[in-house]
Amino acid sequence: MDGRKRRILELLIEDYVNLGEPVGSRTLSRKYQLGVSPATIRNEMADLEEQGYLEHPHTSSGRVPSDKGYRYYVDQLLSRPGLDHSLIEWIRASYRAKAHEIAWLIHQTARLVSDITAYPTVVLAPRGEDAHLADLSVVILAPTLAVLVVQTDAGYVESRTVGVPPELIGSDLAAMAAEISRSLEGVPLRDLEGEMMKRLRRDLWRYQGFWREVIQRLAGAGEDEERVALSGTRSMLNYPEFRDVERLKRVLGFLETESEIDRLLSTRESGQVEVLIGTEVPADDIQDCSVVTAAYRAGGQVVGRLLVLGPRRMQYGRVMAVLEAVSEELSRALEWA
Amino acid sequence: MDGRKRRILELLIEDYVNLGEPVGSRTLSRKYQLGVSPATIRNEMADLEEQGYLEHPHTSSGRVPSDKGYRYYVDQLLSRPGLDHSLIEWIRASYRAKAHEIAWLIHQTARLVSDITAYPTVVLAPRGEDAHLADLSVVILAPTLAVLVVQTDAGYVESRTVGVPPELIGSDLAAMAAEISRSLEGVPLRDLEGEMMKRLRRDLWRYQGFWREVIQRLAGAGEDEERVALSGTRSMLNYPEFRDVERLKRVLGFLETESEIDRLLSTRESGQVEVLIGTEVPADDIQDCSVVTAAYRAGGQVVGRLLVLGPRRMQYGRVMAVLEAVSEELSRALEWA
DNA sequence: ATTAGCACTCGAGATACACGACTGCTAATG
DNA sequence: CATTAGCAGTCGTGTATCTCGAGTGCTAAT
Repeated sequence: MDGRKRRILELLIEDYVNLGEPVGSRTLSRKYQLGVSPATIRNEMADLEEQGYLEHPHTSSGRVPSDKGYRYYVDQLLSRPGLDHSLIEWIRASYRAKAHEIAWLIHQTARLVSDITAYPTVVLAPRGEDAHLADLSVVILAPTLAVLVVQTDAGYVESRTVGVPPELIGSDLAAMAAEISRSLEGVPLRDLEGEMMKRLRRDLWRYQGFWREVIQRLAGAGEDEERVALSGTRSMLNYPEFRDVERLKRVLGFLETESEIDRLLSTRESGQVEVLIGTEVPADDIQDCSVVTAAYRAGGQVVGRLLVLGPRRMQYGRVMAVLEAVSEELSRALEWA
Repeated sequence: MDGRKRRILELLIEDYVNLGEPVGSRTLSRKYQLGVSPATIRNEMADLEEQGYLEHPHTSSGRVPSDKGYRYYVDQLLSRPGLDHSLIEWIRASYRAKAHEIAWLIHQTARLVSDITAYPTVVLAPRGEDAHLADLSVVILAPTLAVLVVQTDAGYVESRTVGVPPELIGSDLAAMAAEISRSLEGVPLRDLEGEMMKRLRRDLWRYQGFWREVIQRLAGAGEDEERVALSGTRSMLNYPEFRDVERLKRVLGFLETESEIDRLLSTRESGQVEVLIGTEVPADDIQDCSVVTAAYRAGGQVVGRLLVLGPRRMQYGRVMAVLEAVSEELSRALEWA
């Protein structure tokens, strides 16, 4: 693979990514100053095809990059573009002073990334149960209504409103919460329910029904909690590869299925930005797409990932740069624990 | 409009709603026991067309209901089907013990309705600023981190995490919040910022910068708050009328544009379930669709609306019944203030 | 008032054809 | 020996034409 071949592959991929139509030798020589004739380019392209970097939709059309071609491009040729300064500022600003609950943070992140990249984006939230209890407080709003606030060491806060059952009205919920908070600090949310029964002082036992329910809900055990946020599906309609309604349905079905997303993302080990191209994607429904994923952290640990999906012909460099910046900011937003 | 015409119109609409293809006289007489020949039906259909209830896509095809035809059907012929008991139970269960924040309630409602009806659904949240402050509390989680909880008379609770600025660390935020809460009770959130400056005791003034920001965020003035929740857009792909990608884009664009939704919904005065068919819809982008909307209440007042969008050929009866049930449950869920 | 019969209309799908983009190959060139 | 010009060959796309069939509207008979 000499310099000229690399140059041709690079130009061809970039042209195809931008315009979406198979690229011929003539186009290439006309548009870019390569200093050689179309015939030479044809020869090079034939070589590149033989080596598996290019494909031929049919005899009389231009070439299209193969998965292998894209892979080579991403690994060897890609110049990671620096992001616009105003863009970075936008990303930062989106996280500034927005220490919402985790669910909103996830949501906003999905929206931010899909807005910037114009590709559909999924963000997978941390497993709440992996975090450890840091603090539990109660705010009593009315005799029958309270808000419970839990903080974890994973750097986020959840709150839930709860109705106060008749037998507890007027009792000192705040003190009980403080008591529970003290004695269960550091326990993983997952084990909270079990530990509570063991460690709790006797005099709280008669309220165990209430507290148990509270804790179940705080731990997000309620199956109503969504662990994935999806945004930007509409942008798919802009790409000719999704003109086919059946394909659209398949891909959308994948993106909306939490278990599929979970399976795909939770097997990625690396904390780096990763790219999966076409058949490299371990999910049948989207083998004709590419995905770029990145991890985000809380307390030094990888706690969740985000994913951008696009046609194989996607703007790898830009998406990678955006994901890198966003995952960093998101991690930082989760850091102030 | 005699009985037989009504019967024919009814059957034709129902057949068309179910199958989506123009209905001919032969089909009608074959499928349903009308006791007359296709020729008779043809004559009746010609009359119905002349009166504007039916349309003819082209000479040699069956008939299709016109907007006027659907309107007559909805107003005069529709038998509102009772909902399945299990379905009602599902709806109730969705709201039971889920006194989340308003944003989640909206979200869940959109999801619930789109799941049940298989049409895309939008829910418009109450204007936070119209509500009056009922209570403001603080939970201090760490020296630099607090959660503020606000309750309004409109029956819901919002909480926000805030970083505590250095100069306030260690001060009695809870007492200040209680003070603010006492003196500003009953003030509309919209005016909170202004009123705060007037009514606050002098010794809180030096922290006004902080509290002002807090109040701005609680009032939802932060433009990051989404007032609409959209769910179920994927179901559009199942209807042949949305096979056309351009049309899909147009409709989706409408549904995702908050200002459009706001304009459409906020002009509906009635608290009843309302149906708008085709050109009756006051929005150019979706004149070839129908919408069904309903209001929901909090504290006796209409505070928001929900909207189901579908092809003109939609299951009006069922959607109306679902919206009625859901809006009632949602109102009830907002009632525990 | 209803119905049978029939000529007519018009869209959908199939077939055929011309056009053009691009290739691969061969032979000429510096 | 790499490069290039020239040209025949391939194949998808767009256009025109045709057939088929569902469904109508009209007329005349019941």
